[in-house]
Amino acid sequence: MENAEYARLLSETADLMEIGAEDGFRIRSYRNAASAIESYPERIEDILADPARSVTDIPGVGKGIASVLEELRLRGSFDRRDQLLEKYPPTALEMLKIQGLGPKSIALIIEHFRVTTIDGLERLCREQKLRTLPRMGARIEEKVLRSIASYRQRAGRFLLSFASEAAAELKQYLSEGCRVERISEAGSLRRGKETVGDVDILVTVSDPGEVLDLVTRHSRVHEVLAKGGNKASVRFGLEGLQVDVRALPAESFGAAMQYFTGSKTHNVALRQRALKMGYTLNEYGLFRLEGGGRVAGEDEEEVYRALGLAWIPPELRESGGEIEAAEAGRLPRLIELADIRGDLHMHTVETDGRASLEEMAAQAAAQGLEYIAITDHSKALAMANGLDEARVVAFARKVRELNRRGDLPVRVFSGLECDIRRDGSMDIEEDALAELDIVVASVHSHMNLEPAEMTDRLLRALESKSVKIIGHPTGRILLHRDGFPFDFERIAAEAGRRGVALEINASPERLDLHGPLLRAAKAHGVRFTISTDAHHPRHLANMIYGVRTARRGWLEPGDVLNTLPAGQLLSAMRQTG
DNA sequence: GCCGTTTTCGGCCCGACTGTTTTCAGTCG
Ligand SMILES: Nc1nc2c(ncn2[C@H]2C[C@H](O)[C@@H](COP(=O)(O)OP(=O)(O)OP(=O)(O)O)O2)c(=O)[nH]1
Ligand SMILES: [Mg+2]
Ligand SMILES: [Mg+2]
Ligand SMILES: [Zn+2]
Repeated sequence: MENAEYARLLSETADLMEIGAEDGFRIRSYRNAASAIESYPERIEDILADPARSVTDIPGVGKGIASVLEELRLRGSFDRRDQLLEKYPPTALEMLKIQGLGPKSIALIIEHFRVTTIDGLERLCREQKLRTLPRMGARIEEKVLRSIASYRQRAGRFLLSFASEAAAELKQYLSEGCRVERISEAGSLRRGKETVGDVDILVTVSDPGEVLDLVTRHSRVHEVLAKGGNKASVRFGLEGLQVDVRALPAESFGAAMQYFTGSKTHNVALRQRALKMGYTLNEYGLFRLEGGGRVAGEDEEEVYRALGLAWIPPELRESGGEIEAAEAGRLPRLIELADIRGDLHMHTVETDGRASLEEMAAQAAAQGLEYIAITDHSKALAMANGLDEARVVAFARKVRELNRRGDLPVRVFSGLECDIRRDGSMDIEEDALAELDIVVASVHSHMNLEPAEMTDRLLRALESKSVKIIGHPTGRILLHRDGFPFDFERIAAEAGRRGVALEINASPERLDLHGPLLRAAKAHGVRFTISTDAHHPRHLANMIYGVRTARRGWLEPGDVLNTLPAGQLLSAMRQTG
């Protein structure tokens, strides 16, 4: 069982516990443990199997959850979950996804009507039976029917890139349509999370009504979920993206940004800290508990400072030790887009790219890059017309010639994205690889191996002398498939030892490696590259998403090889000789 | 169920919107 599965079972059990009206703090503990496990870089299964290790070393996992995990490993479920499932069938969990319907209502519905499915719920509303329950009326029946309709449209999470574009469009619309003082994206979008559940936008205005009216009147807003004097929630665009707009007075901008950026657990931790220091923190400001005097609020940095903390970059606000680091003055100096000097993974018309080497080079120069590596596919990707040995050698020669002539606008490194075969060997002979400046080795096939087999495969790939970088190391495709399971710590340790870089693939549907794995790998001394894997010149602009992801992994410029000048790059990589 | 410059027991963030209520519970951010 993979960590995502352990996390799902804990989190679903928390949902069932909530329907069962169990203690809210215990439920929170289950949720916290679930999210800790979901982002934990090591396989829970491996830790459980090792008598020298304990899962209680994971923050948020104590004795209770540890025994739950052990039971899960042995039989795939645990007592408390089984008991809850006797009372509430698994379909009850689906009912929770209907917006506006929470655990209390669902418990009532199940108790009174024995209805446990969305279809059954829909019938109750149509037959006007919901209103017979306490505190339920006709309006709620209508609202639930609307929620069921949008649930069936399947708006789940969205790629960061998609949401960023929607947010930019909305910010412009609001700025042009009324007098906003300040406007900023917030929530998971500001934290640079790879996928976001909605778009959160904060505005400071003197007249909130004006901006909230404007949002709900946007031509692409087709449903208003809620609207009051301070905030509005709408569904936007064909995809049904939810947009939350929060309006506040200018003197609260900093506290509001802090609140609305989250994450939720970061907020809770910060607010607890405030209480211990004799303050209370909300989106309006930081106030003294005694007397209620305001201590901070206009500026976000000021809020953190008043709590004895350095300002914490949004990407770090995930309850991963950032508050302790801010207190100790040990926050990293995070990498920025301006630190990036080159892009080391891209394709051309030689394989499945859409532009020539020259066109890619021209666009790279236009973006201010000093160098690129062209890394087309190898022959295993026959559909993409991958390069064989002869073409690899010819390509290396061509690039040497192009650079010698010096009429390219950036330095071009000869490269290859070489397939890692099922047994871990390279798809191209070592002699040919040695002709190239940079070899990115990637898995594109046989991704359903057993974890141990996949680990051995990657270990063998690391042995190949010409391999400088492992491309998109986990193989995940956001919103479609999880990465393939393997012993990441072991691979990271070996990559660190051999000086093989691990890639942060900046393609918006990959963002692989990502935050938690980056931190774990950095602890093993691994260095990284951030590359776009561009198949078209416009994809080179995706670099920013890779940088945001690197920041979520606490990376500094020195951790990332393509912050180096062209002349220092190759010597900083694994030495073949 | 977790956790600890105040604690190994006793706390655990705080506010907006909705619908139904005659003073607030439920849900969501
Ligand atoms: N203090 C506090 N703040 C919260 C709570 N729930 C949400 N927030 C804040 C922090 C969140 O980042 C912010 C936006 O809420 P969202 O539900 O949109 O979450 P977020 O954007 O973090 O993740 P998402 O990708 O949208 O699922 O509001 C809460 O229970 N307490
Ligand atoms: Mg959000
Ligand atoms: Mg939101
Ligand atoms: Zn690839």
